[in-house]
Parts: sequence; structure tokens; C-alpha cells
Amino acid sequence: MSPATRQLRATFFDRDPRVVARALLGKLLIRKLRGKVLAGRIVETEAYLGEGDLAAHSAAGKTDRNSVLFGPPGYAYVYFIYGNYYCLNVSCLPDGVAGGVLFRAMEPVAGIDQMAEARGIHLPATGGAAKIALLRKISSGPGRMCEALGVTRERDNGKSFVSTRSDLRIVDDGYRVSRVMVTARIGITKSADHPLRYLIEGNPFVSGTRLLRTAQGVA
DNA sequence: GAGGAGATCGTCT
DNA sequence: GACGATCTCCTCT
Repeated sequence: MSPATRQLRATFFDRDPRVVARALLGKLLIRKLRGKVLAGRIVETEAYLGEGDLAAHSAAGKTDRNSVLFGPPGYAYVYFIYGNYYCLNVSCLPDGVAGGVLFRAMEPVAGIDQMAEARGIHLPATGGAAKIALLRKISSGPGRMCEALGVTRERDNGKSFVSTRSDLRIVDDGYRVSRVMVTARIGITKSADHPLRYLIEGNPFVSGTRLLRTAQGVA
């Protein structure tokens, strides 16, 4: 990483989830696990707006499960879904106001062998299309990302993204995103038509294929 | 290559 | 007891 790399602060997350979701594209998600550094560039996010957003876990109010979403900005909300998978979010907006951003996909950057191993993927030594297809399988999806990074609710729910001592951090290394696309969110039934999914246009590491329209600023 | 359905269990009602 | 911010495998075209 370049010397210009800097960790995101709480003020970055103390904004509308739609603004944060878009701004997170291109940032590096860094995980320290058992002495190893795992990192990926965020290429796809979804915004969840809080109590007015029926698709958000916080829609029905605060519970033990979703309390992190109602807390201060910049903290990890991890939940277990479909009996198999974890999903990783970061809380947004001030303490007491619900809102968050779901990390949906990232491009592997560092610790790729460790992440592939965690996913049960064997990477070939040589490159080519077959290797790229396997690299996509490491972290193109929220459940896949969590498995690759070793994220679990027990270990990471409520953890700070903005503490310099945290083993879960997000940094800006100066990478600039050329074009952002906005589509409807994936896998939900309520408020499903809202364009709140943000992805880097043309990036091969995004999940799914539902591309509805190109972003014109923040929706 | 695309689409459908099953797996599997925590959370909420 | 029902549902779900997913993934993978299997079948069909």
C-alpha cells in the first residue's frame, strides 16, 4: 500500500447510507487474522436506510440482533442467514439512528491464498481464464466474502471499523472509481424496487447480473 | 448458460 | 412455526 493510505474515520460513516455505500466503492477492506493480512477492494455495496426501509433489519425497531445498526457509526453488524452464511455490514448515521451498508463483493488484493483456502478453493499456479473464474468465487457475494475473511457474528459483531487497533479496518489508498452503477438490491422482497445497490461498472468481481441503470450521482 | 429448488438454523412473531 | 440482505448443485435448453 502507498504511503498515502489512510484509515476511514467515524465521520466518514456518519452520513446517509446511500452516500456511504457509494463512497465505499474502491476502498480497501483489511482483515488481520492469525497474523496474516487479508485485503480486498470493495466493488459492490447495498444501502439499508433504517426504520423507513422495509427491507432493512432495523425496519421493525431495535432488537438484540440488530442493535449495532442503532449504535454509533463505523461498527460491524454481522448476522447469520439461511442457516449457512454470515453477512457483514457497517453502521451509518449518528448514535440512535438506524442505518447501514452491506458489503456484497470485493476484489481479492492480499492474502489471496489464505482466502481461497478458507473458501475451499484450490488456485492453480498459472493464470488464465480458469484462474480468474476461481478468483471470482472467493468473494463475489456477501456470504462468500465473510467466509473468505473469516468473519463470524461471534467474533466480529459490534467490532469497530474505525479503531486503529481493530483487526477489521477500511482504508483509502487513493484508488479512484471511474464509473458507478446503481441497481435494485438483490435477494429481498420488501422495498425491492429501490435502487440502492452500488457497484463499480465493468468490474468482474461483482455478484449477480442485475444491472438496471448507470448511476447519476447518489440516488 | 440459465433457471429452479434444496439446504439449514437463527430470529422474530 | 414461518421466514430469510445466500450459495451451490442439478436439470433443462
